[in-house]
Order: sequence, then structure tokens, then C-alpha cells
Amino acid sequence: MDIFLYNTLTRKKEVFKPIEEKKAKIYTCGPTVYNFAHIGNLRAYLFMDTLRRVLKYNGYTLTHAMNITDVGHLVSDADEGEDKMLKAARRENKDPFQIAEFYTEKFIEDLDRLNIDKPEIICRATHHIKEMEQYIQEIIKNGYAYETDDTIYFDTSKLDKYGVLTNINVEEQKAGARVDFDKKKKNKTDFALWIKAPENHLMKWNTFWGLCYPGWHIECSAMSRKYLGEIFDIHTGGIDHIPIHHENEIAQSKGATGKIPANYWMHCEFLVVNGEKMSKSLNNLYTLNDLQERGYSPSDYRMFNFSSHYRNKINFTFEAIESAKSALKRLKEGYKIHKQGEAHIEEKTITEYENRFLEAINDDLNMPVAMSIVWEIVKNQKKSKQFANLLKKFDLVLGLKIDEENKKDELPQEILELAKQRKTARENKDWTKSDELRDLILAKGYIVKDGKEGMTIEKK
RNA sequence: GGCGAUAUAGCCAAGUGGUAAGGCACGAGUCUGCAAAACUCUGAUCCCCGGUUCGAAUCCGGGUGUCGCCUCCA
Repeated sequence: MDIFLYNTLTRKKEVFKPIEEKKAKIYTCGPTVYNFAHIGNLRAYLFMDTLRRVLKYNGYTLTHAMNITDVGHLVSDADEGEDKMLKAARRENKDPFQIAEFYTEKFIEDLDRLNIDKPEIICRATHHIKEMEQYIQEIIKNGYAYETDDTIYFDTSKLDKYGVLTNINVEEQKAGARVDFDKKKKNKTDFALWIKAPENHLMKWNTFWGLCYPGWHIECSAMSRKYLGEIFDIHTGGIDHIPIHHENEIAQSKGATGKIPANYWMHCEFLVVNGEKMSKSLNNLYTLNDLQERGYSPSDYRMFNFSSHYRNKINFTFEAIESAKSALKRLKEGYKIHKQGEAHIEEKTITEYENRFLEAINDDLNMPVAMSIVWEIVKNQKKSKQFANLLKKFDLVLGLKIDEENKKDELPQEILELAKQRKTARENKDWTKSDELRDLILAKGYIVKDGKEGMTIEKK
């Protein structure tokens, strides 16, 4: 079955045609490791994960590279101020390399917690300074760059067209520009490739142009070419990358190799909180840890993401994550019931579900529709191991670990003692005492459920 | 000023010409000593106005609202 992917380059859903049969080469713009990732950042990697899983489900072999930006980007084009890495270093009283090390580790941990299928290659910018240097020299040789006293700029006016992704008209942009640009640049859209490091700059490398550090975009061009070649299949990133970062990557590639580096450009929309963008000033930035403190697991967050399509904004509210949490719990419950079922299901029915699921995920990763099919199976009146197996197969794409038991928290001795007392009370049909103990246990943060085979106690 | 997105039940949301997927919450019921959990059932004509069409949430025109980008950002 064909896989359809939306391509930002053409603004259309297209049939995915890989360069090599049944192989996909992918590049994902990874994080700048200067702080903990928030759930908005992580949405982009869940999207990447779904793409990987869908391609694998379709029998593809992947070569996928993702960068870790561990060298700072300047806050503004005008060569002033500090970059993010340096800012973080000052904030935490560490050197920028330590900052990078620490947050890279945390980032990978987050990926693991979310059960994200990691790219085959995770590459760090600071390990590829040589490649960047070489890339820039090619751009210079081809006449797409110029020097000022402290910066080598990419000359966007040398391109036949700058802005193929966004369709921007440079002239119109100029007219409405609110911010003055660096006077040393020839064109507003020119951007820095290589910057001479000031005396006190901590991250710098000795190169053909003296002690320098790289511009904002060169690492992706250099590393994607190194690991995937001049042209690869899919380039992914957040939607915010479209106007600057990815336009510039394309510009750099055209400057060095004359080609647009990827055939398909896929972008994940933002997560918003209560309809607004996440930001520090609105105090609505959440990390996985924040969610966990409020009782929501990484899997709950993963589940939440499947409620919306990756190309639409998703609105995070605590009501919505609560909804995802309940749904996931029931999904696992439903799977378990099927696993114990004895009903025989016709092959035809199974195949039909399989096809519909495949059609949904192959339709530009339409997870909400895929989930609706999952629910149809879960809610099927006939309970069957065949359905359980089917759900487990779908979980290769969902990554919800539906087969995994919820970790039972060890109950404290105190609670166990109360439970024992309640059991005795119930045996004596002392309901008043039983209810008192239930309330007491609840007050201590545990929920009592009376089932056919006695009571179970869970952490709230 | 430019570019772009979006408006579907209380909430999160699919659906892009043939008569509104799914999840959550609410309510009702089954179960229970009661409760919780679980299970079953229940809800919308799709921002407004006009047009095209046998037929529109879905296409076209106009309007209104919301959001994002144009400065780092997934």
C-alpha cells in the first residue's frame, strides 16, 4: 500500500517514493541542549517516532540521523549578546560543554521515557566542526558567500530563489520589517555561516578563518550530508523551522551542491496550552517531570498526542491529558480482556481491521483515525486472543506498551495494615468500620476497590 | 504591512462534495452492603451571510473570531 506524506515543499500530500526501494533516509532537527525539554518540544519527537514506526511497519529499513545542537546560536543576527548555551552556562555556573552534556543526557532520557524509537545516528554539532568548515569552504568556492570583518555570510541574492518553503517575497518582507538588520549584511535574508569568536567566547575552534564558531544552520547541512548523502528522503522538524532554519539549510545546500537536500519536508505543528503558545512568561511550560508530579505518565502524554493529527495544533489542557490517561487505562484493560477471550474471529474480519489501520497510518500518519479503529477492536463484543494479537501488532506503531502491566507501587506497611483491618471488618459485615477505613486509606492517598476476589488498593 | 493556520457536541478531536469517526466528561442503567472501578446506553447539521450543485461541514465569494510566524524557539 502506498504511503502518503504531506510535503511542505509542494504543499501537497504525495505518495512517498524513496530514493532506494524500501529504504528511507531521514534527517530530524534535534534539540538545542540548553535546558530540559518541555512537552511542546517532545511532541516533535513523538511525531518523528510515529513516522519511523509507520515506515518500519511498512517494511522499510531506516537510516535516520538527528543532530544535537550543543553549540550555541546567537540570540540575534547582530553579533551581540550571548548565545543560549552560554546563557545557560552562566545561569548554572558551569561551562557550556557541561551544560550540553547534562541536557543531552536528560533529553535522551525523555525519549526513552516516551518509548520513542531513536534515530540510528545521533550526532553532535561539536563533533562535526571539520565537516562544517569544509562545507562552508565549498559554499565560498562556489561564490555564495562574502566576508565582513568578523563574519562569513551566505549571500542569498546569488540564489535563483530564496524562500522555496515559505514562498516569501523578499521585497515585501523588507517593507514590513520591524527590525533593523545588521548593516554589514548585503541582504536582509543573508545569514551567518562562520563567526569570529570574541576573546571571551568559550566555544570556539581553530579553523581556516581563525578562532571561530559556526552559524545557526550549517551543522544540519554538514551532518545530514555526511550521514545521508547530498539528497536524502525526508527531512523533519518543528513548524517553526520552516521560515528560517530550513530555508537556510536549503540555501546552503544549493550553495554547496546545487541541490535541495531532501525530497520530502515534514513539519510538526505546535502544541499550545489553553489555546496559547507555551512560554515562560505565561508560566505554562511543562516538562515530563511536571506531568508526572501531577500523576500523568509519559505514556499518558503519548496517548494524548494521538488525539490530534501532527499537522494540526494540539491543545494541551489538564482536562485533555486526564482524558488520555483514562482512555489509555481502558485500552490496556480492553486488551487484557481480549487476551483471555476464547471467541473465534474470521480471518476476513481481522484482515479488514488490519487494512483500515494501515490505510489510516499511511494517510500522512493519521493517528486519530488509527485510534478509532483500535477502539472498534477493543470494544468488539467478541472477546478473542486474535484481537489481542492484532492490537499488539498495532502497538508496534502506537508504542503504548499495551502488553505491559501497570507498575504496581509497593504499598507502605501502614496501608497494608489498614487493609488487613478493613478485611476483618468486612468479614464481620461491619460496614461502618469498613467505610471509615476506606476513607482513611483514601486520605493517605490510596484508592480502595472491592472486586469479586477481594479488595485491591492503588495509589491515587 | 506580509506570510500562514484555524473555527465541528461541555472538553480533546477525525472527516475536505453524498448525508457528522473516536476518546474523555456528564446523565441513565447493570454490578455492589454502600461507594469506587468495570461494562452497556445516551448527545452536535458542523462561526455568520450569500452562491455553485440533485446534494456542502466539505467547493467559491464576502464577513467575523482566534492563533502563530515575520527576532531564538519543536
